[in-house]
Amino acid sequence: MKDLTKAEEQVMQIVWDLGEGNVRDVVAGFPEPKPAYTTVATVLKVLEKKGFVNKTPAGKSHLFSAKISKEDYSGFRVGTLVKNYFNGSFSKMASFFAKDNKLSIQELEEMIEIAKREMDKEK
Amino acid sequence: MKDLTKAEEQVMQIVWDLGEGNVRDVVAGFPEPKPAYTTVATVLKVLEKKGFVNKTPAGKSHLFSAKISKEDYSGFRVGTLVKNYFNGSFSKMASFFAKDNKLSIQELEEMIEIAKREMDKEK
DNA sequence: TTTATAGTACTATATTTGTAGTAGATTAAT
DNA sequence: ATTAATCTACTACAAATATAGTACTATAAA
Repeated sequence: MKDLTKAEEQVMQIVWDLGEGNVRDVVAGFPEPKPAYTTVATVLKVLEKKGFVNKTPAGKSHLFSAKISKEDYSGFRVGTLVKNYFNGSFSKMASFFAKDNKLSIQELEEMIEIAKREMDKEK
Repeated sequence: MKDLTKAEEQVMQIVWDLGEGNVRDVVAGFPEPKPAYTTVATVLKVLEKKGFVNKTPAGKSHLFSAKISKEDYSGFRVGTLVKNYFNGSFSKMASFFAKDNKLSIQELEEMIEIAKREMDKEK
């Protein structure tokens, strides 16, 4: 899977939120100052070539939708990060994050729940 | 904190490993095909300007060392990722990662340990 | 003290990314 | 069918990134 550049990532975030939409919709999804219509169109074309979005004809225009889900892409990103910065160990990352960012009790409880559930599954 | 480009990140990884070294040492840290000496020197200069490395005179050359630790940078990266892709929730990321990457029992146990320890601390 | 070696600064160039205009195509309303 | 509006394809250009050469400097050895 390819990496997204900053501009591409911003567009993808909007596409993921939208689910489906044309260029105009994506532009509308930007905060001010919104980029030019054609700029977004260009980025979408790149994303299509990279395999991140689908483009389907719809009336007089096209509809774009995510081909690679946000989940798949984030999984890829987390994986890379864990590999490059935490020696491939997710718990090392968790440990670090816990220390540094002061996770809430609730978050910690959730993590325990998640871990236990997974352990049961693996049995 | 600024983001690192790919080339910069590669150099930083080597600097983090080295602890301290001159340009030649950093070049040596690269796998084949090694980049040109001057290429590495240029990247190091950029990293110095970005505040990622220190440069101290040492004999006839300079020694470079990390100014921003690997831990700090990874924390920053994880934070961004959690914010942009998991709604700011680390447990959401953990949940996702657990599902997808089949963490080992050992990793899961470690996570539980970590979480419990942190919870005690917060009391 | 000349020469060889290693280092840095400055500069250069190719590639990638970011941004957007223009011209032509398509559709919808008159 | 003509016009107005919207859309896309193609092209262009500026900025950032990646890579490296050249010339000058400093040191160490002969």
